[in-house]
Amino acid sequence: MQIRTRIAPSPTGFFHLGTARTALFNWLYARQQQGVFVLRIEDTDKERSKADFQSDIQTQLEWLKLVPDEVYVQSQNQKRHTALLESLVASDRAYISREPSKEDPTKIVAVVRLRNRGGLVTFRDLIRGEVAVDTTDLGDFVIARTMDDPLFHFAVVVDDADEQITHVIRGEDHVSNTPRQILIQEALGFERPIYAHLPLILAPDRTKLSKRKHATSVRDFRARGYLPDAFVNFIALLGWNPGTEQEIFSREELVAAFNIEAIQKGGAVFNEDKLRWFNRMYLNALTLEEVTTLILEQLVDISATEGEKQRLVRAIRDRIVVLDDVKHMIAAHELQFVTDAIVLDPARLPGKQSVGEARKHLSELIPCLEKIAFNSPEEIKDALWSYAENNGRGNVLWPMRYALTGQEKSPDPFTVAYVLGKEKTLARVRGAIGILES
RNA sequence: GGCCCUAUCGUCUAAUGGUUAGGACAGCGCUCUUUCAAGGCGUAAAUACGGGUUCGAUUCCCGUUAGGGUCACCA
Repeated sequence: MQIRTRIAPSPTGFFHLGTARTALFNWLYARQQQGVFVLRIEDTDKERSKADFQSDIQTQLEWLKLVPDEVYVQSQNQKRHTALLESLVASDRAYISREPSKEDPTKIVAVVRLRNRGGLVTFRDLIRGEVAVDTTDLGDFVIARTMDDPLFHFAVVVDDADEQITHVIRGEDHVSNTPRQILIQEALGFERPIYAHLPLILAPDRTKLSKRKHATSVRDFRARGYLPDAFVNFIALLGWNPGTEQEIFSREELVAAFNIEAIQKGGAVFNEDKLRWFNRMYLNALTLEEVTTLILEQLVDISATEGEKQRLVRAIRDRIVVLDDVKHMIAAHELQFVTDAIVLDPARLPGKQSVGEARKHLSELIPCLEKIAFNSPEEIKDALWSYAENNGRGNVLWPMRYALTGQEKSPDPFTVAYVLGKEKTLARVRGAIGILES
């Protein structure tokens, strides 16, 4: 039999980190078992459901490359829900109860309650083993507000059955919900799916991740410049591990190594430092062409020629962890050497040597620089290196780097010269010599 | 509060009766670079507590403590 997994988010907020991980595990399991991964939008809460949120679910799933094989929208199953509600009432497994409304006790409403004989319900969980819960306290719980307005538990059970879901892999917060869903299944005569309840993702203080205090929506991580593969790799290892020391996994490797029964039982703290590390690893693995495209997108606001921007990638690529760091570098003026007229502090320019020595070194660099084409930082380094070696690297390189950038901190002088190009580099070196002469 | 679940370095985790308790991130140190990063090398850091069972417990059992989940006419 083909296995079928699903995620069932409600479109009441932006696609959540926790849902992303649930989606990943469902997707991994489906891919591994040659099964089908289903997305069902649970939009039965008409008040809170919004179209924007619904499209965000699909947008982010695509971004993460966890594209569902089939998509359903719960509200479209309303007739089916009503029909089954009616059959339950007809067979007296459920009944209509006229009682004061919970929200407005002055109003009498007709809710549908399931006849619950109580007792112990046991189910096997792929992650937790046998779970037993006494359902007596639940009483005859409500399964629908009205005959055509079913509640979450009822809709879930019906849709899972209709969509032939074989494995319900979801968050731990549903463990306590499972017995009542089983009760509904039994009343309906449906087959019971296999359950697996994932541990929750926690905030650093070990409490539930809250929207107020933490970034929880996938779109936020995306906006901050995380790479989807890095994000997926990181969340895969939040609560699961391969049993080996491997941490970097391609999608295929993840599918192959994934073992649902090896999933952790306790909640896992979301550690952004580790996510950043993963992102760095994935950034390093990109080709120059790929990383250039991504970095160029971050550079739209700075005033530099296309050529300068292209070359600037060389100075940025190894200095960032997430793409958004480029914006921070801009804000911290770390890239201003490309654009603005730089300001040199004459006292800083020579470094640890005398003004005369610094001026001499800078002058000696000019003929070396004039001879070359500035095709790469390496070419520039080759042209200058022996002179720098012979005269003290720092004595030569510090004035050069400072002359080109006017900054205490910057990329290495060869990369900076490459970014600036031959003309600007020579102009700035000459300018610095002029300052030292005056 | 009732019920359910969980408990190894700060964090993610490996090791299910015998290990110097391993790895990764973060930290710290050194190195490379006369800048800042990145890189390389190294280092510190854990079995929540108390009882059992056992020749021997991180590992099995019980209790305590702590944390989480859930107890809707939300999903």
